[in-house]
Amino acid sequence: MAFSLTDKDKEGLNRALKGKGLRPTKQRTSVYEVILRKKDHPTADEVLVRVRKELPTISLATVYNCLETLVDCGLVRQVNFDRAPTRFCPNLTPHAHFKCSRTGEIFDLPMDPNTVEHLKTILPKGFLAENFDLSFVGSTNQLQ
Amino acid sequence: MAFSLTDKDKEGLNRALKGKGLRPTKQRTSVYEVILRKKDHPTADEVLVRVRKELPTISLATVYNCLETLVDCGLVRQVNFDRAPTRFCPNLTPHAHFKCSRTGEIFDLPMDPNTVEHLKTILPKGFLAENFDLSFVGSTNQLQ
DNA sequence: TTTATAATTAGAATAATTCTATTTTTAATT
DNA sequence: AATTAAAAATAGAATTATTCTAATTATAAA
Repeated sequence: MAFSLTDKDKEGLNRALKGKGLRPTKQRTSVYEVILRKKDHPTADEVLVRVRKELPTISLATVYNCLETLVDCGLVRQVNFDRAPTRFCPNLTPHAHFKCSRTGEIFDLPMDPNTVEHLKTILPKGFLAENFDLSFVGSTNQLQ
Repeated sequence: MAFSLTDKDKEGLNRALKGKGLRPTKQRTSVYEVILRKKDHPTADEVLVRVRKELPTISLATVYNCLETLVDCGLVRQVNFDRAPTRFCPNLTPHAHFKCSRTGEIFDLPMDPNTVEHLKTILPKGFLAENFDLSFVGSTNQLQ
């Protein structure tokens, strides 16, 4: 339980933090660990609950700070559906999100490079996209 | 100034409201008029300011209520970029949104049916999308 | 080991939105 | 036209996710 980041992930985190002149604290490491361990798009509140199993005194403000840091480092992505609480996602490959309106569950939908390219064709001349966000809401039968 | 809905738009609004058993009040009409008049994705606050030129005593709660009603009737769409205040858009044709990170301006990007179809190919078996949302953040040179 | 800086913390503040309770309006019916 | 029941509008309080503030603690460099 204590510490489940692989050496590779731990090194990736430390390198990313160092690259921004930031320190690898136990809070940041633990938040990153939680996000990587269970790939279910938790909210900041849910991250707090999980991290407290490891660091019982960590505060919600720190969880927000750590998540923001991880997002700034490009290690974690934010997922927003309308005005529901922001969720966090460690999947850095190109993908969309699908929210089941029945269960609330959020799924990652991989996107191949071809589809990503096709998307960019809707950008007019002079529009340069830094990032995009594609999300679906609907229902699903299939257990994933 | 007084009343700028075309007969067609007015009729569309009244029909949509009637279809849901709702009344065509002057507040609803005025909010719809404001949304249609200037196609710039205003927030609820901005709608309030504009509607008050016509109905000086309308409250923010009513603006929220009216906007929600219009969204439920399918006459207006919500636009969210991360956790910024929700914006409202009367463009019902398939399109994406582009937010200029320099100016904050939001542009509609039309999507042809072909692109929409292509998007749906990323849905796995058993996933039925009721709607989707595609948004870009980036920068633009071009004056639109 | 000192020291400067960065990070964490608790709790207050903020801001968009929703809720509640009351008043007003609407439209159907007498 | 007057009555009435339901719907809508209103003011302001409540909610909630998030950010801010000020104080404490931890880190890493010198």
